[in-house]
This record gives sequence, C-alpha cells and structure tokens, in this order.
Amino acid sequence: MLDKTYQPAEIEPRMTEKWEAEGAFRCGRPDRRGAEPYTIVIPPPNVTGSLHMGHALNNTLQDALCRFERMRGRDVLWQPGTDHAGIATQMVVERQMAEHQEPDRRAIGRDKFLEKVWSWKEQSGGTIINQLKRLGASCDWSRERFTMDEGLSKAVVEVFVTLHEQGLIYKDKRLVNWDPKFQTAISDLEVVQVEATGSFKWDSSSGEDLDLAALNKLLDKNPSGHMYHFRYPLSGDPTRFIVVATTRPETMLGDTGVAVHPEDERYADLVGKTVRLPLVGREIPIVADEYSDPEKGTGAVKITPAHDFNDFEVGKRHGLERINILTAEAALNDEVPEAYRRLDRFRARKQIIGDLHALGLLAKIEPTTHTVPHGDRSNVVIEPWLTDQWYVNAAELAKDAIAAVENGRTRFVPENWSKTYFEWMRNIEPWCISRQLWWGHQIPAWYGPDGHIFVARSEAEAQAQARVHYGTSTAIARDPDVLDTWFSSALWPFSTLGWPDETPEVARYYPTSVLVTGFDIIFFWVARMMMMGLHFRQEVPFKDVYIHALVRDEKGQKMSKSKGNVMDPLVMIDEYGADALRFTLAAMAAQGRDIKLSKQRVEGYRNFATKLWNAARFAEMNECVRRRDFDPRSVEETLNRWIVGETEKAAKAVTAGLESYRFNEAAGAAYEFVWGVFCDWYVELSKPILMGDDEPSIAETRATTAWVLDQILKLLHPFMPFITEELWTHMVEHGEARQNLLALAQWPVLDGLHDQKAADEIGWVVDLVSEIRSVRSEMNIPAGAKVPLVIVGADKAIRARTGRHEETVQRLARLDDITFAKAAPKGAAVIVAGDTTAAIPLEGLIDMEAERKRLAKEIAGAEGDLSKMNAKLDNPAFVAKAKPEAVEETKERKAELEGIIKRLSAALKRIEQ
RNA sequence: GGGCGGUUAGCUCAGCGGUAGAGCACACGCUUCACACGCGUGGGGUCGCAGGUUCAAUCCCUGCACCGCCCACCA
Repeated sequence: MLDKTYQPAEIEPRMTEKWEAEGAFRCGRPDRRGAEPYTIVIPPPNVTGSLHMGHALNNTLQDALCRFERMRGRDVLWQPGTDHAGIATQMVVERQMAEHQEPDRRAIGRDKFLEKVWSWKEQSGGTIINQLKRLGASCDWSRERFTMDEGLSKAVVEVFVTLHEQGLIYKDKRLVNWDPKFQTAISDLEVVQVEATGSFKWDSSSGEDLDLAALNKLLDKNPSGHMYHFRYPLSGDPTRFIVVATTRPETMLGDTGVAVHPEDERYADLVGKTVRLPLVGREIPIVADEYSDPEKGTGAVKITPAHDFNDFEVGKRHGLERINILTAEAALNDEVPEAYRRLDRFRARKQIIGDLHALGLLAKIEPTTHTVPHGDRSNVVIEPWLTDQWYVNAAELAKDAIAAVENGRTRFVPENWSKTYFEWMRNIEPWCISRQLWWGHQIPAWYGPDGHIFVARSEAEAQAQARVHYGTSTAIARDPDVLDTWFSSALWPFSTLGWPDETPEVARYYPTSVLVTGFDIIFFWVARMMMMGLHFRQEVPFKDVYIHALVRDEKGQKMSKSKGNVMDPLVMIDEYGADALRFTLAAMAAQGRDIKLSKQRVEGYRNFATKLWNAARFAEMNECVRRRDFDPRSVEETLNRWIVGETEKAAKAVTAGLESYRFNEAAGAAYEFVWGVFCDWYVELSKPILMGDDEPSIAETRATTAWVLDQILKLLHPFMPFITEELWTHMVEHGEARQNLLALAQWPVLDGLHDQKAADEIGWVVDLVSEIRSVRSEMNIPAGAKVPLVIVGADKAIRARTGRHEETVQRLARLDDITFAKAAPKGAAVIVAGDTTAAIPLEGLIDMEAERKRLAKEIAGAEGDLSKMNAKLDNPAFVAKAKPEAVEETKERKAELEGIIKRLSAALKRIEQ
C-alpha cells in the first residue's frame, strides 16, 4: 500500500541503490549486446567543484536523453568523470594551506605540494560525483575517469608528442597574457575585459595646480580609467615636444619609439628624428606607421614593444628594441632607472605621474572609459609579457573542424550557434598551452645543457634522443611547465574510452552521439574537442552539439561563486526532491533563452509529483492491476478507447520533443497529459464505472487505468526517475510485484489507438460538464446543491449519448436528475455545449437578471467571433487564395457560432418576454 | 566596431502565418469517497514602436527604440 504522501528524501536513496545493484547504467549490458550504442560524455566538472544550478541543468538534460534512449533499447554509455582544473584546484589547495598557516608551495617544493593536491583530491574530489548521483544522473559510474588518470595522461603525452612531430606544437617567444598573481601564462580565452572609468580631470594649460594627493587616492581605489598626456622633448631641441597619450604611464619606462601616421602633416617633419625619453634618458626614434591613428589621442603614440600587443607589431616593423621592464610579479625590474626598481606596477604608475609633473612634462589628465584585461580566475590585471611558451597551431587544426560543421557531420542545436563557432574558428590564434603551474600534465619536453629540446613519450626516450644528438649520454632536464587544463579536456571523448589503445570501447562508442553543454564553453572546449577528435580519430567527436541556456539568478545575472548569487540545487533537492528540480529545469529549457530560476516554479512541479503519486494511489485503491495480455487496441468502453488514444498522442509528443531536444515541449506534453487529461478527466470519468456493477467494464477499466499509468511512468521517467521507478515497483501485475526496472523498460511506441468517435463523445461529455459547472459558478448556485438538468430539443443521437453518460454527467456536474424537453422551462439558466442545449430550471434560485446579463455577454462574444469569420468569408481574395483547409475551417467555425448564437438568443428571448 | 538574442497577462516564461497559452500570483466558491502540494469557476494581454510583404501577421521582411550577452578594439 502506498503511503499517503510522497517522500522524496526516503525514496531517492533507495532507487539510487537499486539502479546501482542492478548495474542498470552499465554500458554493454548483455541485454543490449546487439543494440546500437548511444554515447554521451559528461562535461567533466572540476574536481574542486560542487554542484551548481548550471550542472543541474546540464546533467538533467543529458540524463533525460540517456534514460530515453536506454528505454528505447540503445546500449547507452554516459561517460562520467572529473577534470583536474589546473589553476582552480591549485588555487583551492594553496588557499587552504594559507588558511592553515602552512608554508607556501614554493617553500615545500613541487613534489610535496603535488602530494598535498592529490590527497586533497582523494578526500574531496568525490563530492561532485555524489551530488550528481543525488540528481539521479544515470552515468556508468563504473567507468568514472579523471583527466590526470594514468590512461588519460598517456593520451595527453601521445597527443603532445604527435602534434610536435607534425610541427603543430612548437615553442615560441612572443607576448603572452601573463597573470602576475598565479605567475603563469594564460590563453586569450582566460582573459576577461573589465571596464574602467575614471573621474579626475586636469589640464596644465588651465593654470590650475595638480592635486596629486587627490589623484593618488583615486588611483589607490582604481588604478585605471584615466588618460595621461606626456610631453616627450625632442632630442637636440628640448624646447620642442611631441605629446603622447597613455592609460598606462608606467610602461613609458619601456618605450623604444614614438609612432605617428605617415600622412599626418602635424608630425611630418619629425619622422626620423628622435626624442629623449624622460626619466630614462634613452634616445628613441619617431617612426611613421599606419597603426597610429591621427584621430585618437594626440595622433602620436608611444611604443612599448615588450608590453603591448600592438606595439609589439609596430616594433617588429621598425626594428625597435624590446625592453622588458617587469618581473613575474609585475613589479619593475632592473631595466628601469634605480628609483623605480622593485616598485609594484601601480605604485610606479603614481610615481611616474608625479615625477613627470615635477619636470613639467605632464600635459593633461582626463577621465576615460576603457577596458582592462583581467585573469578570469585571479581577477588581477593581466600583463602582456614576453616569454617562451608552447603553442598549438590552432589555425591548421581548425580547418577540418570548420569543414565538419559546414558539411553537417556535426550539427549545432540550436543551429545558430554554429555561427559563433565559425566566427571564432575562422579567426583563431595560436593556442598557448603551457602554464607555469605545478598541478597538471607536465610537458613531455626535456632540455639539454645547450637548450636543445627533446620531446618524447618518456624520460628514457628523451635521454636516448639526447645520447644520439650529443653523441654521448648527457644530462637533460624536464620542462617544469604543465599543460592548459583544456588540453586534456580536448581529448575527453576518446581518452576516456581508452585511447591511444585501440580498445573495443573506442571502436564502439566513438564518435559520441551528442554533446550537451552551455554556450560559454564553445570556444574553450567544444572547438578544441572538434580539432583533436578529427585530427586523431579522423572522425567528429559528436554528431550533435546541444547548446542549452545559462541558468541565471532572479536578476538575470550569471550565477557564480564569486558573485555569491548561487542557488544551491542540493538545497532544492532537499526541500522539494530531485524529481521536482529536474522537471523544473527540463520544463524551462526552451531553446535559445536564459533560464531565470524561481523557487515557486520548483514548488509547482513538486506538486505535480504529488499529483502523480496520488493518481497511483487511486489506481491502487481501485485494484487497477495490469493484465499481462492487455491490448490497448481491444478495449471497448468509449472512455477507455478515448484514453488509450490520448495516451498515444502524449507518447508521440514526448517522444518528438526528446528527439528534437525540445525538452520543454516534451515535459510540457507529459505534464498536460498527466494532470489535465488523465487526472482531471479520465480518473473522474472512470469512477462511475469502477463503482458500478458492470463487471466486464470494471475489469477493462481497471486494466486500462493500470496500462495508462504504466505509460505515464515511462514517459515521465526521463524527467522524474525516482518517483516513477518507485511507483513502477508498486504497479503490480497479476497480483505480483514487478521485478524489472523501469529504467530498463521499453519506451512506449504506440500507434493506431486513436478513435475519433470516442474522442468526439468524451469531448462532448467534457464540454457539457464544463459548461454546467461554469454556469453554476457564475449563477452562484451553491457548490453543494444538486440541481436538475433539462436537455432541450434533443435528437435521437443526443438522447442516446446522454443516456450512455447520464451517471457521469450527473456526478461531475452535481446534478440530481436529467430529463428531456422540447423547450427550456421558464426561469432557467441555459447552456450550449456543441450541438446540445441544456437548461437548469431553478426559478427563484437563480437571479434572472444575472442570467440575462450572462447570456448577453456570451452572445456578444460569439457574435464578435462570428463577424470575424464573416469578414473573412466575404473577402473574395480569402476564398480564392487561402488554403482550402483554412476556408473550410472558417466555414465550420461560422456554422458553429451561428448555432450557439441562435440557441443562446432563444434563451435570452424567453427571459425578456 | 562586428555578431547573437530579447521586448507576449501582475511576475517568470512558452508559442511563431489563419479562434492569444502555461506556471505562479490574484478573485470567488468548495471537508465532491486519489490528492488542500487539492477541486471547481473567473478576472487580466491593442503580443515594444513605425513601415512593408501576404487573402490573412504576435509570428515573415525593413527600420527604430530600449534591454542582455559574445567577440574585437581602446594612445
């Protein structure tokens, strides 16, 4: 016997255990041996992570697909695992060490530090996996992988070495985005632009004093947001100046040139001359370069080739010196005059402004709005810094990856995301893959004493290479750097399957069926998997890429830990159950829009779960036991013929929704069927039969109810796995508890169950009952009062139909009697439902004035609609050009409205007489 | 500067060529034998603005306004 209420907290862990015990989610189960595989690789969450709403959405959708396909008989592999998340993890552990007042990583050394990270990973790395299980994720947990597993690390080395051999990975000295907090290079994608606006204004020509103290105070809060104009004196004529503008004063110490536009007449005579760089004393040339924009600033631009991406290029064109003036911590180094050495960049900024002002070389300060690059993890200002790093020739690898989407081998859903993908891929820059971190895959490169590089699959191999190269065995040292986390993530679709070994899993489950992810990692991850998958497997990593919305907070902001606006899915699960949360996310996952999640919505779907639970209780209480030989095609009761047809419709809608990644439509169709059709009507309409004495009808209705509930449980299972699995075991068959799992049951494939006659007849009952209820409510007939009903002017067919559903209509509309008459009695409320006119003759009980108004309003409404129909039909162009179905529909609607108006008008006339 | 998306009921959002929908909220009435996490009924929208295409436009096209996001640039 089912409990009175549904208790998710009690049921969920039991179901998880049950699935686990049965190995329900294992791929390659014996019963699926000949089946077509269906593969999804999970976007591996960071080991440091805990489940946030984005994960909840992402995994709910993947799980819905996996459960759906599993029930459709596919051999499903949902490959789980976690990502080592280089910077993020190293940051967490370092922060923890600091909190415990332990010595920092440099103090304890690389090996000790890595030991600590590993032990931290062992301890808390499983958190998110357990949270995914709580969500109900049907991953093949026996195959869990970690990006730094031995096997996956082997794949990383293999890919690195191969790409290096092919010339697609190389080492280069160029400007990189340098993160002074973590003291590592980062890729372009890890840089976020943050807008800065200043407020300080000063102009030397105004004659006012510069309030340096005020400026410095401002700069302490926000060092950016101002444009400074400096006077650089011309060599040989210190009374003449060229004025340059900059938002980063401290970089002037590294200036090695000034550029003006070749056609800028203001400066034409200065090109080829030099200026004496203030504070430094260096003679630097004035060059003509198109990069300089006469419209911007003063038209003359200072060139700092070692600290600005554009200046780097200008410098290259004119052979300007590159002077690196910064340390790894972004303090000034020994290349600058003594006074500035060791100063932090922002302190140096203030210092230089002051010093230039003292020399009378500061012309102007104006507030400006500009963007400043920040590290996405560190949140500190990024410095362009000249270093040696490893790069991937992404442009080369992108060729096949672009083609694969162009020719549809991989398809984005919704389709327009392919534009975003193309846009980035067609303008791709070399990918900087080395990181000056410790946690990650150490680069398999070794250096000889003269700096010669040996890239190899192992140290022994590198040594062998060195021996050949030097002719004698020579000491080599490994590159201390590790690879960008996304390098290993890029291999995830095949590295998790055992590659580089040619395992049976690679052969069977690659390429994967679909990748489900958010648009924020199209560049980071999707693009790179495409490149690597195609290069190493000559096959796309996934056929579809389903891009879902981002879950935002109620203000529409991206939820993030740093913003502190996260809504914890686990709290929601505790409060409302995993099924309710999942259903909410699926129901809101319409394509192409962000999801603003509200608690109320989750509560609403929790109520839905309860509704389902109680429908099952109803079935149980009425002994609705499924018959093994039950064939929905053979039911005879009109009501049952109707509901099996409706079930087919619902099954088709849910199936179509899931097949096309329209999760909201699938969930919505299931919801409407369960609540709006099955509970609201079928259950109510079945009560007279179940409580009657027609044994064959009772038996058929019980069996039908049980069958429909079975279909409902199946249709809802992808969204609400826990409650449906639990109820499934309660749906007995032949008095025996069910043995098989719903998770492995067969998805409903229904056809040929629609019966138009049954649909019309039940539709009539529903209309009639609804109309009576409406009139009762509007006429303020007490809800408890039973009233008689008179069917007016009924023909044979209506009489027969009424006879067949008399009891039902009486019960649902709270009637005590149904009779027939030629005309409506006096003082009655009149109802029109389809072709049927009925009256509630309660003279005295109802207010005839109110009834007159009600009828008048209904007539007016119908006449409004009718005139629209007439206008259409009177338009010759409509009749001539519109689709015949549209014309036909309009005519039918017109006739229907005319009938309603006629009968309502007759009723109104009687009152007015 | 380039690109993408949004503007529909009080709120959050579906719909996207032919009678405007849901959930929540609101109002009224209900111990109707599964369910008050419920049942019944109802109010509430000139579908951002202006043009155009079409027999017909919330839906397609163009322009505009505002909002959001992505990319690039920023002396």
